[in-house]
Amino acid sequence: MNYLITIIGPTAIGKTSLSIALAQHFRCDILSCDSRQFFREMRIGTAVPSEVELQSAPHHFIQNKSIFESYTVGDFEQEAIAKLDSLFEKNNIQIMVGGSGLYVDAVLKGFDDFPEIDENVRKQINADFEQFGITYLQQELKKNDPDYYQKLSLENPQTLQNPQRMKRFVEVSIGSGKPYSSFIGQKKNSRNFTPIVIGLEAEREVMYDRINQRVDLMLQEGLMTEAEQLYPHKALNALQTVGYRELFEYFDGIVTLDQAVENIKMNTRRFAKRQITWFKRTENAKWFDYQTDRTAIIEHIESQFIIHNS
RNA sequence: GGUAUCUUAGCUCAGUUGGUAGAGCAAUGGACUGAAAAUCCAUGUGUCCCUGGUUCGAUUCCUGGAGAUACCA
Repeated sequence: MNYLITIIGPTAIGKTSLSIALAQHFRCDILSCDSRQFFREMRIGTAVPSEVELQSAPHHFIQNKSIFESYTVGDFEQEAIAKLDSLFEKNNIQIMVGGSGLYVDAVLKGFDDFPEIDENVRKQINADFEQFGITYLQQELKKNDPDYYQKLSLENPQTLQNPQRMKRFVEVSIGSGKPYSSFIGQKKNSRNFTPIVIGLEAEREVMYDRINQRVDLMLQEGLMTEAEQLYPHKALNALQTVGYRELFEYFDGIVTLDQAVENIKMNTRRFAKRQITWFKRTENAKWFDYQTDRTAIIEHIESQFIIHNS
């Protein structure tokens, strides 16, 4: 039986140090599941583990991509599963840490297969959206995937207002010639491991203190310089990221530096809140206070091994 | 010390010709299957500074007090 110890929780709560402690204890590797730490150009603003931390345990999917590559959750799912397969050959216990809920789900649950969509389809949809607005997307979905449109308007009408989600539905439906919803629930995902999910949590106030401190630390470490170097590429998808966008606004002269820093803290808080909302739904997660002694967490993990082995 | 103005949501402020109040931001809750650190949706009870008075009724008018700001000494 293979086990994937999965550590989840909001940003700045201490996932990295817990993952390293566990990796040392179980003598295994760490698979990062963080949609921004992939990018080697973004080191300070994404709080990648330090040199010392990286040397304390083998890490994967950290700084292994460039912001100039296009990289999606689907790509990550495939690469992560392939990596896990080879890691499990050495050790049946492995660790995944991450703050990106969608990416965690991709590994634990898997996504359905969608066909490749021609880039021009997306471009055209974007252009039409710019011109005609959200109603264009709603009409296209209604036309190309009436079932899904109906389902959304009954169960999830807010999604009909969400351009990014709607563009995806429309892009798949038009690009493949089949409704988006026809691809949902097709694949029977099987994983060759049992997840043991550990969540880290803290009081809101404590969390926000830690976030503020981390942002100040990033600035001390040279976030400004890093953002300055990336500024010419600010339109890239990877740079639609808390900590960079706000500084780009400062470089553009839209806000003062103080305002930009406050905005980073505020947007990080909001990000953390969204992470909590997502992770609340994670199945079979065991939640611990961020200060919980590691031995207690290790005990819990080992008790899970026993349950699943009997 | 004197005079004037101000004190309402976490913050900045509006408002009630006397019938216990509402904007922006913040905050909170939620959605989310290839842009996800993205994107989107929803949510406004607060001793209207305190005290006494007038009134059927005061956050609103009047007395006294406290605090803030400005000016004059």
